[in-house]
Formats: sequence, C-alpha cells, structure tokens
Amino acid sequence: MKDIAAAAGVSVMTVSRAFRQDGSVSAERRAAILAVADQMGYVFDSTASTLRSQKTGFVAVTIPSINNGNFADTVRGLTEGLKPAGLQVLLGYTDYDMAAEETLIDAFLRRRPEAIVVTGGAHTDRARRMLAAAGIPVVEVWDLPANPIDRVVGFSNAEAVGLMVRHFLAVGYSRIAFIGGDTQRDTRGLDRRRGFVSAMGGHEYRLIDAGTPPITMREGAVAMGRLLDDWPQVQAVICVSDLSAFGALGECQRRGVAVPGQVAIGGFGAFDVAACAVPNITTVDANAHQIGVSAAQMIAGVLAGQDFAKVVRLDPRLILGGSSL
Amino acid sequence: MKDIAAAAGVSVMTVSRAFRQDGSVSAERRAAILAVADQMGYVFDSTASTLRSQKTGFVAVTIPSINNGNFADTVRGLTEGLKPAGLQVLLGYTDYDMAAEETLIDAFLRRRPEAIVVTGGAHTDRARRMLAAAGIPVVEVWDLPANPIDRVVGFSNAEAVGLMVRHFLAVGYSRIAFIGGDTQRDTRGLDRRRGFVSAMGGHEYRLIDAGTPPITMREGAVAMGRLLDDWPQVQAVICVSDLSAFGALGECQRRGVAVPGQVAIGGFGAFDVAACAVPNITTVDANAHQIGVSAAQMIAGVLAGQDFAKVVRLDPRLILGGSSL
DNA sequence: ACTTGCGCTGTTATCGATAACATAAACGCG
DNA sequence: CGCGTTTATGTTATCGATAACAGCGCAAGT
Repeated sequence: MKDIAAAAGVSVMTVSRAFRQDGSVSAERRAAILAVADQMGYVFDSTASTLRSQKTGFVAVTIPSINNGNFADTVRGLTEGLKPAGLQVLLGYTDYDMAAEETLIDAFLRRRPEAIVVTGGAHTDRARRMLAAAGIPVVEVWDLPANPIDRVVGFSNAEAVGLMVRHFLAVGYSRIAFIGGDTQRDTRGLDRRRGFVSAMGGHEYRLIDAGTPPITMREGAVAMGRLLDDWPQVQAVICVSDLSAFGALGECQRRGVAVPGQVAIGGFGAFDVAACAVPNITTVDANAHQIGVSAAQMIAGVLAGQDFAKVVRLDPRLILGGSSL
Repeated sequence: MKDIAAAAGVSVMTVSRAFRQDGSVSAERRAAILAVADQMGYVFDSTASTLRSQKTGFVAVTIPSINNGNFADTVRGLTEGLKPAGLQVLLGYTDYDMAAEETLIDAFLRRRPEAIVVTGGAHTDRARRMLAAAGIPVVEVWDLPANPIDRVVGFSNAEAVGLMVRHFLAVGYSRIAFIGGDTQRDTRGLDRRRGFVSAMGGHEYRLIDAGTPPITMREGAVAMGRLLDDWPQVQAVICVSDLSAFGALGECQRRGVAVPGQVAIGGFGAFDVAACAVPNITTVDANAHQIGVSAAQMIAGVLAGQDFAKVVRLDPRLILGGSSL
C-alpha cells in the first residue's frame, strides 16, 4: 500500500480506504488508486488487515468427509447463507476421526474465525474446551447433542431411523436387520443403530457390523452377504446410509434375492444413488441443505447481535422407494 | 503472550519460543510456560505470527465440487502428502464456475498461501494473471493445459476417453454415443467429448447433451432416455462420468434394455458406484489419489528448493466391467 | 587463568494494514 | 458574512507475534 500511495500521490490511509466500500474516498480518486494498484499487481494482504481490525470474515466448517452428498449439501447451504453477510466458508474434513477433528479445530481457531460449525455432538474433551472458550458462535449440526457446546441445528438420528422401523413393522416386516453404526467413530451412525434397536421393541432383529466409517458401498455389499448367509429369514434391512444400502441392494441382485419381494431395503440420507437405483431405495431425508441454510442464518443473526433460539430442530422425512413396501 | 509471559515470569520472546518446536528453551521452562498458557485458555494467534514471519503454512486447493469422489481422493492425497512438510490444506470449491473460481482464488491469495492447487487448465484471464503473479508454486491438476500457468499434475482427458473408444470399436461396437461434456463450464468434460469424437474416426456416433455440470445420475438417466428414443440402433454409450453412466444404466434397466446385451455402457472416473453397480460399469481410472500425492510432493519439493519437473503426467487406465464386452 | 563457544534468555524493531483522532476544504443556512 | 456541519484526507499508534541481534552464564579447551 505504501508503494501504491506513493505512486498515486496520496497517503496510505487513503489507499486503504479505497479498497473498502466504506468509501469516504472520492470516486475519481478511488478509481485512480485501484488502477495504480492493479497495474502494479498488488494483492491485498488480509493477514495485516485481520490483525489490526480483528475481523477475519470467515466461518470455519468441519465435516467428516468431503465425499458425501449430505455434507456437501450442508456446506452449500452454509456458503449460500453466509455470503450475504460477507462471510466466507473455510472447509476442513476430519475423516470421522475425533483426534483429527481436534487438530483441525485447533488450527482453525488459531486463525480466528468469526464462528465455527462442527458436525456432530461428540468431540474430544480438549476440543470441547477449546470451542467453549473460543468466544465465538459454535454450531453443532447433524445431531441433537444432550449437552450442546453452544448452538445446534440438527435432528435426532435415532428418531429418524425409528420412523423407518415403525413403517416397516406396520407394513408387515418383523424380522429386520441393521447394517453399520457399529463403531464409536461415527456417533451419528451409532445413534441410528440405537434408534433401530429401541424402535424394534420386542421384535427379532440382527445387528451387522460394517467396519470403519465412512461405510462404503462395498462394505454394505459385504455386510449384506454375511447377513444373508447367517439369517436367511430376514425380511428387511436398514442400512446406516444410502451408500451401504446401495451396496446391499447390489449384493441381493447378484445373488438373485428379490428386492423387495424377498428382502426389503432401507437407507439413510436421500442420496442421489438412492433415487437413481433400480429399484429406488426407501430412505430418510435429513434436510441436509436446510441444515446449512439454518446454521448460516443463525450465525449471521447472532453476529449481527440478534436474538436466536439456541437449538433449531429439523425433523427428517421418510421417503418410500421401490426397495420396500 | 504478554499475559503468559508475566504469569510465567519470562519475556514474551521466550513464550513465543516455547510454542515452537524450534526450542532453544529449556525443557522445564517450556513445560511451565505451556502449562500456564493452557490454564489461561490461551489460543495462539496465527494471524500475527503470519504477518511477522511471512509464513502461513497452508496450501490453497480449489476443486469444482465437494461432492465428488474423484476430487475427494485428490484432496486426500494432497492432505496426506503435505502433512509431513508441515503444510495444511485449505479447501474451496468453485461449483464448476470460472467466475466463482476467480473470486475464490482472489480470496485465497489475499491470505498468502505457500502454494496453490487449482483443478483444470481453464481459468478467467484475471485468475490466470493473479496466479502467475502470485510468486508461489501454482499446480494445475486433472488436465494437461496447452499453456500451463506454472506446474501441472494431470493427464489428457481426451486420450483417456480414446482408450475406451478404441476398446469398444475393437470388440465390435461401432455405433457409439457420448453423453455429457456439452458445456464450456466443465472443460475436462468437453475434452472427453472431443477425445470421443476424434477417436471415433469415420464411425457413426451421436452426442447427447446432459446439462450443466456437475452432471448428476438423474441427468444421465434422462439423457439415456432421449438417446434410446432417438437412436435405438445405438450399440454402446460412453458417459462423461460414472455418475451419469450409472443413471444411464438405471434407465436401461427400467426400460428393459439389456446391458450389455443390447447396449454397452462406459463411464469415467472409477467411482465406487461403478464398481458396485450390477453389472459393474466399465470405466477409466484417472488415478485421482495419486494426482494429489504427486502434487503434494511437487509442492513440498519446490518449496524446499529442490528441482522438479514442471509437468507430471499420470496416464489413466481402462477398467473393464460387466456393462460392456 | 583466559579465551572460545554454546545454550539460553532478553530487547528492539518490524510485518502491513486500520482504528481513532486530527485537520483542511467545501457546503449549507439564516 | 459567519459559523456549524459535512466531506475528504492525513497522522499516529496499534493489532500480536517473531526476526535479528545482544548479553549472560557456564563448560571446555589451551
């Protein structure tokens, strides 16, 4: 800026002002300054700006995986919702690993985000403490934690699966299995499995492990194979996500097991693959995009000093497909 | 740091040193300082550190979409490869929009990354100029641009599709269609389509538009429907990605068109869905993960002052599936 | 005993922008 | 015409860390 100021014959402060829309700078002078800057190949240094003004203009967002249509939709909602407030999203992914999440949160907080969005309600103790002490809005999404750190936009994963279980029981499936949600790593998956067990009440069921999150299509197929081997009488299968459900569907097709004639299948997340599979897969829409939009509104509102409910609950919706009655 | 220094009875500089592994600080003193800092809930301010040291320790990465297994793999490769060099990845997505890419690049450069990775070789003029003038390593991935800005890790999308076309022609499909790659927005898709046309030589072919990138499964299904209506004699279809190929496969199954008996299908990208579909889909593996790893090595090497080839070429590999001969 | 060198710690200036305050010129109004 | 007000610009201090250099104590070498 010093060089630009010299070249344009003004003070550094005036150059600084020219770069903001603040604009107590006369239009022609601003134009001249910007022209000089452009010609010199100047790139604004937001580090210095941030240090002095204590405003970074970004919101940190951590998601478990960058290859997941659900989280992608949430991030899209966040990006869109924060743009009007002049806030940019910086994205990081944890690989479903709480230790990696802690490291990521630490790295983000050092950069002084205006707010932070984290996926899920389970974190390491240190991560919780860091978030609580950060002095910025913290939004946990995709869950309804019992002890929120600060704010929440989410839903009950357990109840969402309960919706599907009750439907399956109502249409006559009584021997149902659940695939996935077997590790501490993906607490949302764990909640779905818990919700399954509790909704099954006294009915006969099986729990099939599928491995380390993210559960892939392949792992869904393998798990389905084991299930069919071990419990051929199974009438319906609910999978921790549509991806594993799709893998399970493929395994049935390879084995000549009719879906839904012999086995019904349900998934979770309303992924594209669920809608496009043949038959399309019964699933639960968790309003991924709306979660992002709501979280963005909450953040923009809180930063603007408005009053906002601490918890926003967005109830999921069952979507029936051809893979079940 | 001032407060910590006071509380620990040392100078600010010593506190600063205690926070780096640089460590000309005695072990016990460091421990004491870190304990005080932790107890005070101190969070290091990397803004100030960056400003003084002119080192940000991060690499900017822009990808077209965060919901794409291929780019996710590349990012994973980058993250893993940069970690040993002490570099963190900051991620942004462009939605396949060059104007959005320009905005994103601008925002990133203001934060002074150590290097920047951009997907593809097509950018706005201003984006090109900004990147060229940034004075940091710039790596274009997933493409082999004719006029690279700086460095490249990629492959020829046209030739990759050529591989598949030649195989299809060799096994006897001669009436082949290509779905997608019809907009300027996704230049890699465009290249694939061009590669298709050129590899088809004198054979009869059709080009089917599929809409705005990212081409979804649904759009692949719709395009396949139009193709079957318009050109029932088609023997094989190559889709711009596995996602659209999967949609096309589903459309065939819904219509009772045998795959590969009546129509063969090929995709691109070696996505999970291609491997798990029934039949699994013939595709091209573009080495997405390796692209990330190689780009990371290149960046770490160049930043360490090593000599590195400007262009790394990773030739894709055809993977035959049950959706074709 | 004296020098040399290393290990550890402190002092000062600085990175590049902007908040806060100051000031000069232009403007409006009775 | 005079005076308060607005508009446009400049001056100074500052954000929070670290580079660069200085200094002190102690062990090893001569």
